[in-house]
Amino acid sequence: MSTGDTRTRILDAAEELFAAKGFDGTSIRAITRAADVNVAAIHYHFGSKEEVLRGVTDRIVGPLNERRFELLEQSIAESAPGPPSLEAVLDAFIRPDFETLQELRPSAAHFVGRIYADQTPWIRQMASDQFAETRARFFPILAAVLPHLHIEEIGWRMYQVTVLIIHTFATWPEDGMTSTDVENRLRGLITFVMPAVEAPKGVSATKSW
Amino acid sequence: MSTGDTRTRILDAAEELFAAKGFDGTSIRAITRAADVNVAAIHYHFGSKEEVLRGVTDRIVGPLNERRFELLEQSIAESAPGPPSLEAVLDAFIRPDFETLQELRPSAAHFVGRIYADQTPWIRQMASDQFAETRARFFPILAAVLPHLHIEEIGWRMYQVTVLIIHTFATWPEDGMTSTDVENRLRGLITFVMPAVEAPKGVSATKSW
DNA sequence: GTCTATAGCCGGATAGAC
DNA sequence: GTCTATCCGGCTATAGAC
Repeated sequence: MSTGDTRTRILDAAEELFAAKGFDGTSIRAITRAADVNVAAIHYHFGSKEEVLRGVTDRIVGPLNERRFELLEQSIAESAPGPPSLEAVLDAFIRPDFETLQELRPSAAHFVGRIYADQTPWIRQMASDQFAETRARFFPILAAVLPHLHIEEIGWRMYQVTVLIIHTFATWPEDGMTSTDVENRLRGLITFVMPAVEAPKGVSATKSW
Repeated sequence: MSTGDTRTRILDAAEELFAAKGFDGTSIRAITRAADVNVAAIHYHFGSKEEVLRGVTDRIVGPLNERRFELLEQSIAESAPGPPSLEAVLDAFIRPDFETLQELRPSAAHFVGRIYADQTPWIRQMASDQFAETRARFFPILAAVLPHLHIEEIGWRMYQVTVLIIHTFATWPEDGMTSTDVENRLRGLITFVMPAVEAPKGVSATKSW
């Protein structure tokens, strides 16, 4: 690994190592070896190991959220004046993850799968913050599409959906996937998840995010 | 922490630390401090950090699997001569986790949630091995209950279910739960998951476990 | 911005006395 | 079975030259 400027080389190497071994399993020195830089370079550009992780996630999540909102607006516009179907909303929710992560490196997918499943408080906090806008945009529309459910129940169910999305990336194939493979996984997940999300109200769930 | 024999004290301390900080985030020395033993004691009783993890999981998974098979046999017997309902099978599949982990320490629940979500190959292997018998016992019955689905599809869907179960434990409250809370969580999860598992055949899924 | 050198600590593992 | 002492390597972080 020795393409691009130092900062980018560090991010590339860190993404791959965090994806493969997690945050605790990755040492700064392992990153320096993979990126072919020295220890001081990392502290110069990022300040600490935590900030390297933030750097990697920011680089991935930004474009991903943009795409998500784009697809949501699109599905709202296409169904106007009525509300979009649940399937269209779920598609707008899930598809950007699959598409964006396919276009990026496979390590980006693994990274998302591993880091967003991490239960370390400050990492959870970072993930939750990055997700705030997605919640704010999707939940009102979901409430309209699922009038038989309380908003808390919708929140809990969508949280389960994200758990499955994230786990999908944790087990993403090393060598990436073809477009049709990705489409099949996406369709498979939506088929599975849609009847669960729209199931009749049952016992009340618990706080989620 | 200083009750019980040395071996048990080590397991108790390790369970709590692995639950809170994961395998990589926990050092042998942290375990020795929490268990009030010395480094050599851990190497004498277990040989290595990996073996300590195995010790902790074995202590939890054994009783859990027994209880699972017990409930499955029971639901088969109760519905005889016909096959049990999907709900009964799912209940037998999921309930033992909730019940057993409630009876044990809260740290046991967190431990399961954290370690079984770990993607490190040898840990995945250990988890998969421990799960083999459950697969072997439940899948034939599920195939009878869900005749419209291929066995691979059933396997994939049940894998998604286990992902949600494990994640439930990863976010288990620190201070345990009352029996009714546990029952509500259990019912909530089954309500959510049942329509997904029995959904009509869609696009074919991918290899799971 | 990039490097070398080093401080200062903590890690897993083992030897050998009791 | 339990303990102390110790090996040896890796770690994060920083100082200071260029």
